[in-house]
Amino acid sequence: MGERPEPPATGGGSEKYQKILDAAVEVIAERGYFNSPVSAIAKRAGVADGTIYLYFKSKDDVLRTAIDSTFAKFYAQIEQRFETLTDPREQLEYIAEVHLTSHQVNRSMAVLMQTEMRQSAKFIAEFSHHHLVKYIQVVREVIRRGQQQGVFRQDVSDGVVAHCLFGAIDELLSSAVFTERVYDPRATVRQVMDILMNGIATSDDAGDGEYIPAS
Amino acid sequence: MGERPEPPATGGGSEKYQKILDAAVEVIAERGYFNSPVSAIAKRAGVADGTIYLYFKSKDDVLRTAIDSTFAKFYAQIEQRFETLTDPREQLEYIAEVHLTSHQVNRSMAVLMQTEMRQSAKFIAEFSHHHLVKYIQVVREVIRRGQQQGVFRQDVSDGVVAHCLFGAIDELLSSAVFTERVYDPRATVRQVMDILMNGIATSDDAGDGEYIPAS
Amino acid sequence: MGERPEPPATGGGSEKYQKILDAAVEVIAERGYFNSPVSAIAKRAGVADGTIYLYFKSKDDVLRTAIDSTFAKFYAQIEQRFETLTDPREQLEYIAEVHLTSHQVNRSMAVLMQTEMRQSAKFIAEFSHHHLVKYIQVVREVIRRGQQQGVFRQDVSDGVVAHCLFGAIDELLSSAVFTERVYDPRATVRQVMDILMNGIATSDDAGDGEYIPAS
Amino acid sequence: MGERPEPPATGGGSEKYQKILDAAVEVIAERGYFNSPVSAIAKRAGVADGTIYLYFKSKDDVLRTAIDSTFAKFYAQIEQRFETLTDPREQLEYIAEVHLTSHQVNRSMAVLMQTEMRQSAKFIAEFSHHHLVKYIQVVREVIRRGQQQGVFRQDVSDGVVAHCLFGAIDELLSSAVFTERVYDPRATVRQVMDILMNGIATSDDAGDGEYIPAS
DNA sequence: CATGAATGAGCGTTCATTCAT
DNA sequence: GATGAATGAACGCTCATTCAT
Repeated sequence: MGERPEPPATGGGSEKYQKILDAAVEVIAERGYFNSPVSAIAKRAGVADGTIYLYFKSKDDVLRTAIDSTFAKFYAQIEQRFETLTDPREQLEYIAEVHLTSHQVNRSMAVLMQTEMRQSAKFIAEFSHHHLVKYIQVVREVIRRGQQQGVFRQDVSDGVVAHCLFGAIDELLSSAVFTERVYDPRATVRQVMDILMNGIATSDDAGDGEYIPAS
Repeated sequence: MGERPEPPATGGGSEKYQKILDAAVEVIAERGYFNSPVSAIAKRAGVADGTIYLYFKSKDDVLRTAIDSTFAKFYAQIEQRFETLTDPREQLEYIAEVHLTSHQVNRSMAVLMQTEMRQSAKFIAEFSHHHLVKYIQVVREVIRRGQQQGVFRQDVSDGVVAHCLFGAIDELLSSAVFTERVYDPRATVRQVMDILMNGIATSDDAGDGEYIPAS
Repeated sequence: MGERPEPPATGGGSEKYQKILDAAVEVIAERGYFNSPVSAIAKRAGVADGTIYLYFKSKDDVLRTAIDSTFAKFYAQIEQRFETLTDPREQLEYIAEVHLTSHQVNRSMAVLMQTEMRQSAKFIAEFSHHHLVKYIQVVREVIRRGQQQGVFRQDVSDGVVAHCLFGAIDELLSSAVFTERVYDPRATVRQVMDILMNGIATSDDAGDGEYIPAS
Repeated sequence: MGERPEPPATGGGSEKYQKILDAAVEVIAERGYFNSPVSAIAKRAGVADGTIYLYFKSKDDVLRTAIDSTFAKFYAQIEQRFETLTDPREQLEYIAEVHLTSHQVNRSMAVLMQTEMRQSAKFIAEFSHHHLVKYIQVVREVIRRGQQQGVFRQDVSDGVVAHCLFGAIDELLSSAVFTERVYDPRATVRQVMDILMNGIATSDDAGDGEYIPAS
């Protein structure tokens, strides 16, 4: 008791395990974690309520596992691509694109990320936070490398930039997910990168006219 | 039936009404809406369970009211300041500052905004969404005015910029709220504005070297 | 504590006392005792919730008092009429008429008699029963007198006859109260009395053909 | 949502389903519907509170089901007997007997019929009324057939007669149920039928002396 | 006398979890 | 392994009653 039940692993990746995860993501995305009885998840997955407890420790565990595995895939994808894609600007763009495109792969999962992952301060502190921290760290490293290579300004904090990029993309994703509006993620990423790289100030008044925020 | 109970309003702005709201925000920020029994809110507020229903229609109503009034105050503050602050860049900066500083006024409320307001797709669709939409609209108008005045580039979408600014600030707020790290919000806003205005690309390679995202 | 609060009796029959009783009867008739909050009764009566407890010991006490007083009036009316109306058949008819006409005097009270007075076996045993018993006793006495006078058959139980008459009238009242159908109570009483007096069997086959229920 | 839960029906007529129904009837008969917490019914049935909701949609549903099934059995019994019992007088007698004897089969159910079925005008209008209407209809048809056959007088309303019979029997049942007195239902029915058929007026004064109710 | 804000016990119902089959 | 009937703690909410004003 207390241990994650070792997925029965019926020599084949255990299809039920995955069915339950998928069903949980779908149902929770639709109705919210606390309005999704385990029985509803079981029904969607086509298994008995009790079966879920053969594969997961608790209802909570299902949600955590779903989120964990999504992040794992995300980082694996990034990592692999970075083996051949080394330009910092292109790396940022790649991350942004994967992030923003994610809901086209699995809209339910995207919804879930925008909602249930933020369940409560406690949940975030104990669980979600480290996923986001890792995201930020990855971006920061890219930024820092860009700064070292001289392609990014060195007078801005890599942390602030990382948060800005993540926040911007995540907000656009959120907007896309909760709105009817369909738009082109590729083009959007390009715009975001343009803004991030070049800013929105007109360079007409360049030289002395640069905007300098009030102190 | 179905109406908000007329707060008993014992002449004086009803101290209990506010006590309950504050307690609810605190408790919900700590434990999440669904893990916060009405009894816990009542206890924190120093009233009996039933008393909450003299002032609010339901548990849900308490949360909604808290969020509504926070947004109302936010917009009122912006609106008032805009009467004398008309420069688009300064307006953006002001919004960012108020947004980012909000947790110093009421950290619990900031936590709640980062969590409960995004709880469940349904809740967002029915309730939270219009608050965020209004925020974006306000920012978009500022951007558009800046574009007309020629201080902002006209080849970027005002919507995308608005989402980027909101997302960036909100993410920084989120990070501040869920981290021990204390930092200077003023300085952070200045950095964000700098990035938004000028971008992070080094201008050394200006002329031809501008970053152009892959098509 | 435990004593019926002596109605304040502001030297005038205390209008509020009566207002509360009337309001209670109305509200309870509409929604049922257990679905009628004291607050609803108070509102209808135009008094504060707490005021009810100045005149009555409890919510229950209001209902009991209303029923008690209705029965008291009923018996007083009967008793008075009997001073001059002495023919047993006419006495029965008078009782039936008052009973059946009661809902035209106060429909709410009639509804309440048909519903709340039967609340539960416990309520009936402890409270309602003796009212009904008295009704039956009054009728039985009339029957017995009629038997002594030779106008009623002596080979039928006065108790059974009394219950039959009460039951028949009460059921007709119930039907009248819960149905749209409007009908003439006077004519109905006449029919019931005709049936009770003469039966419904045709006398054609009189002599030997009388219906004799199977043993 | 809103549907009666499919009783788990563990092959065998579902003993728990019946246990719950019986317990509910017992408890509600003793204390009244609104004074019978679901927990009390569950306890009496020997199941957990939640189990009741595996078999019934709500507390209300338990009561309705109990009443419905009692009426269904009643009508089925009548219908079957009428296949071979065709004499109108005997049919009336049969109905009366089944009705009056019902409490010997299940006293609690009889109590419940005398109390809860008449609880609150709203409940009656929406639910109970049609059961009683059907009863009256059945009796009316018998009366009408008797009138056609010439065994019942044709100058009395079949509706009034039906209500009288039902009311009389029901009141006798009520009296039997709420009184210690034990009596012979068979004999009582015979008396009621005698009264209904022949009336209680003495025929001595037949010819001119017939009671004619005042106009 | 009258008020009505406040109380808190008690209710109907849900649902995560267990376990006999 | 898989089932799903059963559990019972926990929750949101109501309302009879009290009492300070």
